[in-house]
Amino acid sequence: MTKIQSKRTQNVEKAPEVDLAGGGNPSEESLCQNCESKHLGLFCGLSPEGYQSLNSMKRNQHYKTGDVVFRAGDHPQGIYCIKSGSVKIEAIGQDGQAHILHVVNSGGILGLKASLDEVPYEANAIVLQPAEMCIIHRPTFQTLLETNPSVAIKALRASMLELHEMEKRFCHATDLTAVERIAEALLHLKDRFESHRWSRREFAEWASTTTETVIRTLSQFEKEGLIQLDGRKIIIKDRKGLLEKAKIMF
Amino acid sequence: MTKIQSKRTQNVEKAPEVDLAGGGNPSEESLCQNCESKHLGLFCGLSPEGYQSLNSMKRNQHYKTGDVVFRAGDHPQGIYCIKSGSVKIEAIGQDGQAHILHVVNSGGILGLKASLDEVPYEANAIVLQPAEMCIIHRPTFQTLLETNPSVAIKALRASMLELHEMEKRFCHATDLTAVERIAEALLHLKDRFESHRWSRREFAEWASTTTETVIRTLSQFEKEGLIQLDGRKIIIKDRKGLLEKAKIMF
DNA sequence: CGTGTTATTGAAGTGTATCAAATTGCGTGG
DNA sequence: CCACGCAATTTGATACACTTCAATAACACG
Repeated sequence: MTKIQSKRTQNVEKAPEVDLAGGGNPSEESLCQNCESKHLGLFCGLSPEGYQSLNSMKRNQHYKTGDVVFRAGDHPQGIYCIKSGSVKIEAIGQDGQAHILHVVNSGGILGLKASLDEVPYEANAIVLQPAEMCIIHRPTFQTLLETNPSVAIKALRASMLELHEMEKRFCHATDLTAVERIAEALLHLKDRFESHRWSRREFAEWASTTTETVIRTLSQFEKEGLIQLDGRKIIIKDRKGLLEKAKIMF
Repeated sequence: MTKIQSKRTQNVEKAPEVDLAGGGNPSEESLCQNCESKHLGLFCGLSPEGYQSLNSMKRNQHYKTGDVVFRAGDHPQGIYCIKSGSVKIEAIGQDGQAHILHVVNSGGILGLKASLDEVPYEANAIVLQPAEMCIIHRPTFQTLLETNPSVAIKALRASMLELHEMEKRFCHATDLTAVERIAEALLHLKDRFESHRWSRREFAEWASTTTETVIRTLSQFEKEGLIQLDGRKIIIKDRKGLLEKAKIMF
């Protein structure tokens, strides 16, 4: 049973708006050294030459909610450096079941593994919040890595952090009940990515459960006074109570 | 309910045999440039100075099956570079449930995240097969990373590979049935780490299920002619059949 | 305003965990 | 070397959390 993509969310093939192509004379605000999320990412503290090669080889693009940055199977263009907005990385199992693996925002990087190994992307990247991001092509990034140990080290630390997060979620997938995972999802996703209106389905795809179970659990949480449901909106009323539900020790 | 460590397996506090302490004049075969697993690890193609500092600052140690290299919560000494043998990394949930996160052997590295971030180890490292490994202290490794981009890049690639493995297992934990995960575990663990006699419990800890389910599934597999059970030993008879069971596409 | 998508509720089925108790296998000490 | 004892394995019975399927209601967007 293959997943049928809805018409509504399918604003795929329309190429996102391109700011400027490589080689030109970039406008002041699109320079990497002036990037608003520079301090968050891999490229803070780069040498002037580093920034120069970065600027000359990147492409600045705008995406809106629902846009597909890349799909599993696509050949990697390079890495995507997120200036603003947020993007979800989702894997689709052979039964069509989707899993949200990560949510990345300002300062984050997409497509690192695929670019390093020159293998196709292994998951889909979908825009949650309108985003501006730069594409840095593989060879440029390769050079940058080889000449700036700090970039490689920052990438390493980021990737080890993601690994650890994944290990935790892997354990939770069997140690915790669905109710506990949903409480955790609620806190985690609404905390870190507040601007996005998460759907029941997305909560399910994050918490490794079904939409129905999320719905039933949410209404149970409401009865217990932990949250308040206003149509599709979810308001957290009792953060501490949810933390206990999620079995997250303080 | 805390996990009770058995007496039999508890050869913990006995400090493993130390080959030589730092600063001395290492014997020829303990030099990193002569290490039998050098080509597998992070340190191939290091400069002569790199090897020199590596040699002067490392400690060579022998471990036997069941030895605890480190425990979750321990303060990191540095990274462990595995010359021979194999080690499992296991996380223990608050309910005492153990999960085997990784199995690492020759050329692999342990304790990278803890050393980089100077935070306590987050999991236990237990020796499966008699191992020889070198401890490289944090400052030495830090310097090595900062001066040898190739080391950082190799570490990055290794960590991205582990991340991807973890993502797959995370998805499988909910997409696949216990039977499918056990078939996968059987193939994966017996293929890659054949020298170790895996227990039913270890299969369970890898496949995110219980010992009882592993046992029942194994005897089912035997009835189907996929494996043969000889006491505690498991012999794979029909690899292809197991692959199909594991839903691993070829 | 209609159409497709999300959310909601209900009923039914089942894969696996859990608990308990017996048996086998194996390392260690006497 | 053998017997003892602990741990690993095995088998059975029971329970239930969660998925699955189905059908309706509410919403949002063009």
